[in-house]
Amino acid sequence: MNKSADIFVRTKVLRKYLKDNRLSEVQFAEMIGVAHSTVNRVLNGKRNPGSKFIAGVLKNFSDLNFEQIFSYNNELPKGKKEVS
Amino acid sequence: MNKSADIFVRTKVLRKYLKDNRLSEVQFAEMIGVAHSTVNRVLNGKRNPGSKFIAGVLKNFSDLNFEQIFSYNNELPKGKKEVS
DNA sequence: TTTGGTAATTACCTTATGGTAATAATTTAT
DNA sequence: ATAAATTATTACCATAAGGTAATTACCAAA
Repeated sequence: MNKSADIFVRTKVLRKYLKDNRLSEVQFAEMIGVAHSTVNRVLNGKRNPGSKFIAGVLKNFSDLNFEQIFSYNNELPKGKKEVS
Repeated sequence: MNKSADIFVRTKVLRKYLKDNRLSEVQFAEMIGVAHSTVNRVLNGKRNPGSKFIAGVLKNFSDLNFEQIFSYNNELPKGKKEVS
């Protein structure tokens, strides 16, 4: 089936952001409201960000918008037709 | 622990959008690349949208932005400090 | 160099999201 | 009214995200 619809993190961008703002993974994790293990795994590509991660980032970092930090495959799912 | 960090769907908004565009749950599901059961459960508040759902919407409905369809609690997680 | 502290990584488990497929409800033709 | 589509709902299961807590790596001070 359609295997291409997940959200990814632009790890390089996020890593740079953390560095520039002198934030450790632990600090960042606390700020966005997830465990530091979650942040670590996402940064290392072992997990994709879930809705909790995404919400935490958008909620607490108003200087970051979705497209800056996140990405997704741009393939269309099977039956997609343009709307309206 | 911090139980407040998930993403919700503005079901009324989404329902109206589907109605206005004459899209059934099945059609919408196909367009965003998830099962129709997923759409149904999200619309009925029985599930929150996961990253797949969110990605599907943002990807395929460029006329919708994140804040229009989704929301999240605006409480700050425990150790949150404003950055820079 | 060892002690203490911070940061990063990972094994193990829990839980929530997503798919399948069957069922129910609703609508449209005939 | 009833058969045939279409649409919506849900039980059941698979899997991926998230938490806990232990372990490892790193680094500074004495």
